[in-house]
Amino acid sequence: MTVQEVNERLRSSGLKVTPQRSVIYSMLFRARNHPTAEQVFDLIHESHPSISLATVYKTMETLEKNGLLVKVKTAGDRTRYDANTDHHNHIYCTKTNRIIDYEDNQLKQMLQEYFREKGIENFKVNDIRLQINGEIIDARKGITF
Amino acid sequence: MTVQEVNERLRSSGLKVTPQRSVIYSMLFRARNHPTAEQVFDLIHESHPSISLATVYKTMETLEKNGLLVKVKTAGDRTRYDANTDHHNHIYCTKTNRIIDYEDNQLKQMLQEYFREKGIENFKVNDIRLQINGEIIDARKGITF
DNA sequence: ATTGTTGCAAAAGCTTTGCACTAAC
DNA sequence: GTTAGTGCAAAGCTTTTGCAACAAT
Repeated sequence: MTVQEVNERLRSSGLKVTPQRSVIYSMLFRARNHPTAEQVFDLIHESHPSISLATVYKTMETLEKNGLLVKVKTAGDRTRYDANTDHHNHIYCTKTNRIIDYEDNQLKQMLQEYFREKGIENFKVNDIRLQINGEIIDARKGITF
Repeated sequence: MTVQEVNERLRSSGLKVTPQRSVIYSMLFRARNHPTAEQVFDLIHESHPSISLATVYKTMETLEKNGLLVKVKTAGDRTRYDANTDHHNHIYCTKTNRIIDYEDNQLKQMLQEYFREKGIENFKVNDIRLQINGEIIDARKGITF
């Protein structure tokens, strides 16, 4: 994701393009680990010491309201943000506290099919997301699918 | 869930049985809507005005540590608690903010089977939970399965 | 020029903690 | 009697807000 693309996304959401927003939004694409507002602040602070924590909070809030970010919560955790707003699931490692995105079209289709057939009375299903809890076996290795 | 059963559960977790714990834990079974600590406080305050908010927080924490409650989080929300610690999924109504438990053994088996076959490299899956987002169609009616 | 955004500091809101008192075992 | 739990008030953290200065359109 280039800076141009980031700015284009901001613009097409009707938001003014400020350096702060570019930096913060770009960082959220680079950081794959669903950071909190404070983590984003720390990550950008060295290269952009004038950007305040309040601005990070406000920016994340604005981006979320405009559908450019998704809030993520896991029990006992602070608010974390995900720049991947497409339908996807989360793998949560209870040992390392990491959240890893997990996309699986076969699974998605299977679930859509299941709920289309079965349905839930008096309820319109918009979106189904899985939280897969477990443990990374070898922390030195990554997770591959 | 009777008071006797509630107390028995506390006892078998090695916890002392106090009136505060009985009241709070019982209320969490009666309130089917995954309340916050403050909501529990409000619910019991009329009948038990001497129980403090701090005690409610401490008690919920203790119950959670002993596996009698599960913390629930949904984006943008406060910590909510669920006295149903069995494997189950949550239906989240974006219109009314309600969380409804959803148990479905057929679905559970289908997912277990799916991940047993497919697996995730370098990851041990312990538990899979769905969050089903959508809208209650007629708020006057309940949700039935 | 107008409108929206930033940074600061202060406030708000939720949750935790220290400690003396009390109750359960 | 011993150990653990409660209530209060205070503190701690995360997040939000008011407002004046500033920047983007």
